[in-house]
Amino acid sequence: MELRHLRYFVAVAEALSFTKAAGKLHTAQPSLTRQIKDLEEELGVQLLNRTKQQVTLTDEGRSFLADAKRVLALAAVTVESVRRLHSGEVRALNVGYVSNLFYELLPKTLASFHQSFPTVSVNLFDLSCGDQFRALEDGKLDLGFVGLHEPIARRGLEFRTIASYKTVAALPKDNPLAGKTTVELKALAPMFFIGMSEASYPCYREWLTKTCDRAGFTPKVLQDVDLERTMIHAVAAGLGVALVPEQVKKLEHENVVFRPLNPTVGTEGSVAWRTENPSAALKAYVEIVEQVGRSIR
Amino acid sequence: MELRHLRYFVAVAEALSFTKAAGKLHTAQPSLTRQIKDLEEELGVQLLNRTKQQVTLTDEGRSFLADAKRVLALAAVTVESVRRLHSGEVRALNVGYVSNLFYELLPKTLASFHQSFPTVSVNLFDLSCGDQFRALEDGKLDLGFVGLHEPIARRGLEFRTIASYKTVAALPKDNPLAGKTTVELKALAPMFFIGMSEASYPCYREWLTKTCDRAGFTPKVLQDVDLERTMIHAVAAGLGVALVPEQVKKLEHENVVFRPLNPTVGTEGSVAWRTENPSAALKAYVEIVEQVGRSIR
DNA sequence: AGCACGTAATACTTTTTAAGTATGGCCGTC
DNA sequence: GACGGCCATACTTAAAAAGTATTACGTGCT
Repeated sequence: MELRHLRYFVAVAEALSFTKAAGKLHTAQPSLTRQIKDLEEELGVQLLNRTKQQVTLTDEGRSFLADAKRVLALAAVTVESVRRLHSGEVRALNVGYVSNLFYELLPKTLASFHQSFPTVSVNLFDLSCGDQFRALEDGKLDLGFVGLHEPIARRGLEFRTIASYKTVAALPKDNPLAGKTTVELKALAPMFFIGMSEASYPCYREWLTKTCDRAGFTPKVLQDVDLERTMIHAVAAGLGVALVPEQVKKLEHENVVFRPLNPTVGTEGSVAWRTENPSAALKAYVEIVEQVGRSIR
Repeated sequence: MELRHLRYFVAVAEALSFTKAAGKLHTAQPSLTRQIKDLEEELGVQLLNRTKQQVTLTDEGRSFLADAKRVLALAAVTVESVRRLHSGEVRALNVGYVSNLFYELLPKTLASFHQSFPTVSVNLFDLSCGDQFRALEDGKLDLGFVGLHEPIARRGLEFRTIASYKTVAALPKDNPLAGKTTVELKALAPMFFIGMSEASYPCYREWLTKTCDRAGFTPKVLQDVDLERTMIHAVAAGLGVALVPEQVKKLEHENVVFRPLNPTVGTEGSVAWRTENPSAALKAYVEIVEQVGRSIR
């Protein structure tokens, strides 16, 4: 299957006529007949009902039409985007962040950056840690604000720790430990944990294991989830407990309580960027972030 | 540009070698050289740095690689999906709903449906009204729970009203009207409104205009937004006021208060499906929904 | 009923394009 | 300095898409 097949099919499906579509595509009608027959054969699915008089979409064709348009649109965006990137067009700074983290650091540094570089526009993307790493490696992101539980080496990426957060325990309201003001880490040993999936938060599991290890037990992880919010919901449902940076408290939930840990455990907030990224704006922004980070600490 | 170009480029970019990629693709190396040169020429962008010794990605190439993979993946999903649809594989019932609406109706009807059709699995999709209409027309959705402010005729879709909600005013906490228990619709005349975009909630603007018209004024709409949540945020920021179904109250916000209107204004909750949809499960589900809807009213 | 017209399919030819083959030049290594 | 690996080029072959002419089938009009 080639994009040509999709282009042809979309034209025919929208015109509901081979002849009209051929006119629009500036090609001959038999070519369309042939290409679309090829497409249907390759898919093993009939997309069009042809009577001698008119063409209609099958159910499959209707669904395929929507999908084909999406593929073509994505392909067009892809081409457009690489051309824009090449032409060096105003080259905005693309910054990713983990929502529910970096509440103060992000607006502060952005304001400061905007003062120094009023012409460089900043695009913000709300992404998970893992998505940010991938986007950085792909060059889709210039800088990522990631919540790192463990310093990890990632090929071609540079890191700078800019903040340190206390880790707190998220407990179901009816958990016996919810009554205390502080939770002994050891006391969590018999409970089930909710973890973060490796795809969305690399090394979370590793960090969790290591942290509990220091308290003298191995955590029993019941389930890995992709979002902090899902985590809180899982805790609320009584599935288990979770260790999260204190910022996550803002995701209030009536059935979840947050309690400081004893001993205290830290979580590092970092920025990451691709080592080879030549952008001057990036370099300047990183400096601002380091500076503001120091002033907060 | 054809998918072939993308396949070839991805292979070369991942192997960082024309020869190795040619091996993997079971084709000759000069073909790759030629096709990728064609691709670069069409894009007007150099994707690869070739020295005699090694191939590396340019910045543009790195970005294009990620995008190309996405296009290929989407194309693969598209093919897979139309094949599955054709093979009639267990044909689940795809149901869309507007989050923050239909809190009770959805679980009740699903439970009842599951009892009657234990073998038919139901896929739920959280979509805006507008997205649901499009998905229904594309055959991606069998049934949509849409919040209709105005009965609209939509080509090929059938509707059934199943619930009626009171409309309330969302006001910034510091708005003078926030102190009253009920808000006169007329009293909103001098204020700015936050509206819903036509793309996400068709006919919202029309309904708003008509509603205010009946109260004797024309609403000044400051901004259209895509999500209820954005709407609440805009209200919280003091940008204006909004008229929303009472269900939206659940999206609590510390700077927003909800007040009943005088005179009361209704909002209809409806289900919609494609008239020609032959699914027996759909037909049964619609009946259940109508029945449960009646019992609630 | 019969004829003109429009539509899609088929048969066949031409053109375009991709694949394949052979080879040359460059660079690093031994 | 000879060898091997790698990419580019030139050229040939094969495939496939486009184009042309025609047929077959309906519909609508007279």
